[in-house]
Amino acid sequence: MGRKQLWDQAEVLASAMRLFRRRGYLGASLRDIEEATGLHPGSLYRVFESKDGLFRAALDAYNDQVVRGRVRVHLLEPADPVAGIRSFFTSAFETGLDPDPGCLLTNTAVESFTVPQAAAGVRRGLEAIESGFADALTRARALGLLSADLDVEESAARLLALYQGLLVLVRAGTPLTKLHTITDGAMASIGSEKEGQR
Amino acid sequence: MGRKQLWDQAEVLASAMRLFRRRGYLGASLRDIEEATGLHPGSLYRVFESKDGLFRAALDAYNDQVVRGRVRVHLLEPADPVAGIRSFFTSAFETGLDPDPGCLLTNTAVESFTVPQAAAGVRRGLEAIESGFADALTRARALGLLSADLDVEESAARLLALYQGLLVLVRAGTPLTKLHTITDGAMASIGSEKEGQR
DNA sequence: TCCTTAGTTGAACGATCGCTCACAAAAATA
DNA sequence: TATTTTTGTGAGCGATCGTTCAACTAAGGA
Repeated sequence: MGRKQLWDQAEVLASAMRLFRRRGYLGASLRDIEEATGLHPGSLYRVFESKDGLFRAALDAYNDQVVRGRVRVHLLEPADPVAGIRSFFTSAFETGLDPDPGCLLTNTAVESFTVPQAAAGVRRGLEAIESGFADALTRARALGLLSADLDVEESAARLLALYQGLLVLVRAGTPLTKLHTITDGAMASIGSEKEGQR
Repeated sequence: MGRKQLWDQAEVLASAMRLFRRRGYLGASLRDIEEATGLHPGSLYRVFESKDGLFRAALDAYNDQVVRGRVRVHLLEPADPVAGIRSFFTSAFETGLDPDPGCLLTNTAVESFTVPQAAAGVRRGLEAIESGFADALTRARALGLLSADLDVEESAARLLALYQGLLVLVRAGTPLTKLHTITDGAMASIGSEKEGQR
């Protein structure tokens, strides 16, 4: 009974993700959101209750789709986990002519003092990345690609920090060559020989 | 001739730094700034012209005093550059009961799409840190504390990324033990044996 | 002492913020 | 068809935003 919802919630959340990633929570006004999603405030508020509710929904969707998707494709599934870790890094900054690089998770972590309701979602996303690293490292070790006495837990934590740092540098406009240098160093630091992998 | 300025510019900039570090540029309203600095808008605008002008002045002061000060104390001056690198990291998160941890540089880098005037200052600060790492690494290599074939440029870039990543994780509320784990891993990754250094 | 100059004060401006709600439009039910 | 229920629309609300400025205060020079 009643009228059908004319818009797709996943599409709207995808638009909101992009907007929030570019401008941050405080930097994205409701007028911006209306323009990005094509919705009027009434519809937005009926479903998401508030700007904050929309943001939390967008962050959850980002975790479920973007973050976990990238973790799966680069860290869990590849037959060569070492190459997967590398591509997890490079795909974060080799975004072509993307006008708003960076990661909603990283940006929100930094903004989370002004948007405390988002802290839990941030933590969940970071954990997903870290355990993805741990999985890839464990598999790489089992395959003999990395040293048998590699400390997986420590290395996963360090790769997470390095990944977040890369996303900060991306936002600061660091040139691609330097980001590649950092990636190469990161791979070497877990004991990958990376000959001819580029 | 005329009246004397009743307030100290350095003190006001220090208050502004703290406020901007905690809340970000967009999250700090002029009413907040008035309360934090004790100044009325007329005085603020006479000297700094705009909120943006105050922010740029605060970021410059942060670079000149906080960032370069930390670089000097931990990276340039210590007789043991390896221990200095370690303390540069740990002092970033062992801030006691500081209610607003993190780094204005990191936070501004992330926010720099909504505050583009700050991008230049961010870049300058990041460069100061990176060249500080390079200096410490070069000295450590010369002292025989690190391997002679350590790639200083690459390691400095990677330490910068790791440092920025740590400051993201600090903001996300990561427990101290994990931050220490990451620091230990970072030291090991440049070839430090770090026996009994805590 | 009076005038000029520099600095302080805080009320108030227009713009924009997040948000509400009365109304219209479409689908399901009677 | 008439009624009920859900969804869409957008004007406009009070609050707060960054900013301005006229009145006021203190210091130096004549």
